[in-house]
Amino acid sequence: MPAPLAKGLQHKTMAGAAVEVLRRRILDGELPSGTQLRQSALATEFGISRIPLREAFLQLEAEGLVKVQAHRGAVVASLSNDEVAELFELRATLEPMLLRRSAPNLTTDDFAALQGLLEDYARDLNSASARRWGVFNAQFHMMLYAKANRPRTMALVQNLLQDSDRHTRLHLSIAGATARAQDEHSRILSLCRAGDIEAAANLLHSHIANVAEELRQIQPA
Amino acid sequence: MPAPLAKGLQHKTMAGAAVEVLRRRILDGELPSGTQLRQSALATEFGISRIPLREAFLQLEAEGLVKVQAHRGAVVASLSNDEVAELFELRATLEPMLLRRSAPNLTTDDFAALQGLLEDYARDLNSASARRWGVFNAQFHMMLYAKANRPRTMALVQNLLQDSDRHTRLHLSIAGATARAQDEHSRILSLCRAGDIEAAANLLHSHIANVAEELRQIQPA
DNA sequence: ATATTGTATATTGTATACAATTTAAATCGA
DNA sequence: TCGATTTAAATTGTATACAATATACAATAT
Repeated sequence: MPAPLAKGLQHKTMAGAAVEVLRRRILDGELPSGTQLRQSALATEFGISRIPLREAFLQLEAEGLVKVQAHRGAVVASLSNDEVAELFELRATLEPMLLRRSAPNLTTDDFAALQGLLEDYARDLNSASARRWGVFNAQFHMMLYAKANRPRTMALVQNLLQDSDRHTRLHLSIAGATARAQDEHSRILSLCRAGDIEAAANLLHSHIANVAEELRQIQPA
Repeated sequence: MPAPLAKGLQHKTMAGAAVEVLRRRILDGELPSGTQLRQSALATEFGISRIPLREAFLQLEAEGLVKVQAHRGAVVASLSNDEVAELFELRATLEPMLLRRSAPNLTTDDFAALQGLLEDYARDLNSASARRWGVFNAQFHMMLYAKANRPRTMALVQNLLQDSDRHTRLHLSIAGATARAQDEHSRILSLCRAGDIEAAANLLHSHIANVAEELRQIQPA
């Protein structure tokens, strides 16, 4: 009995629905790096043909979640330590740039929403799974940049956040890692509210570089 | 009589071959921004079916050259003035970063190749079409960063260069625009050779910002 | 034993055929 | 005449069927 896939029918195409399901599975770690994505198997599971599935693979490749090789199929992308380092270098470069543009345009409502997000974190910091924290983290960062008016950069950073999300699951197990990040988030927000945008951008840079450095110390080879 | 498409058979798939042909046509301006890409028409022209063509569209979308909308088809991407500005802002941010990483690793041979490229420019600066200059320009920039060891950033910048290429055709008609760029290229190269990487990176930043500013002054609305 | 070639199987790539959606044209009513 | 609504055409989306390629394994030769 194949799963009907488009349950809520919130998608215009089967390919789009497949993208969402596969993206969630990859980000959840249900499909770890290196997993082969077989067209026939997934097609029958989703109750669709292989055509939309192949198109879904290409969209996921654009997001950096999948690697597609001709005649060899699709594999969940796996990043080397160097590639992870580059990922964070890009984030450390692009995100402060977005914050500088966005922060002056953030309204009282925006700040309230960001504050609310932070408090939601704190509430179930213990109970929350690593996966949920990754989503919260990405939400917080993206919300900070919401008023930057830089759609292309936003799309890039969204992908970078998604990709780093998968690789910070490890990092989160470190004692105090989320607590430290949480504290830094709070301080960044305060600085933005106070109008000290340069300080906020600099702290954001350190915030990202810190995670990269901690990751580097863990990963052995 | 449909064009056989994969003439040299240098491509593993029909989709890959279609990507190359369409990419070239878009960059050449043969397919200007806003052009609808009809699946059936191109499929019969290329002598292939619509399936690999649809996959080609998705790959081109990942490069930013095409926009695909569900049930509405593919269109050659058109950028607003704001989006062009963002494009150059990204380049101005990322390219100096790459240069700082790459310049220390450039060898004598690399410098010779870069110098040769510059002289090739100069040789047919008058006769060369705008299109050829765009290719040369992208080549020069990418070659500068070749030793940066940042594959993901390189891929991003490659796409940004491709995209800006289409929008600098206009700019090139300005008297002295290419000459100025040519001069700046030469100076950047000299600074790299002299080991003054910071100065080179700063000049590179200005170099990109200059083009953006000149473009801004042209574009009316 | 190791390497190499040939063959069978599995998997991906593509063409054709059909279904769903959008776009336009045409029809109807006010 | 204008607008909304229905109908027809064009276009895209997807399933099925077939072709091409790669992978795994067996057989042979060195």
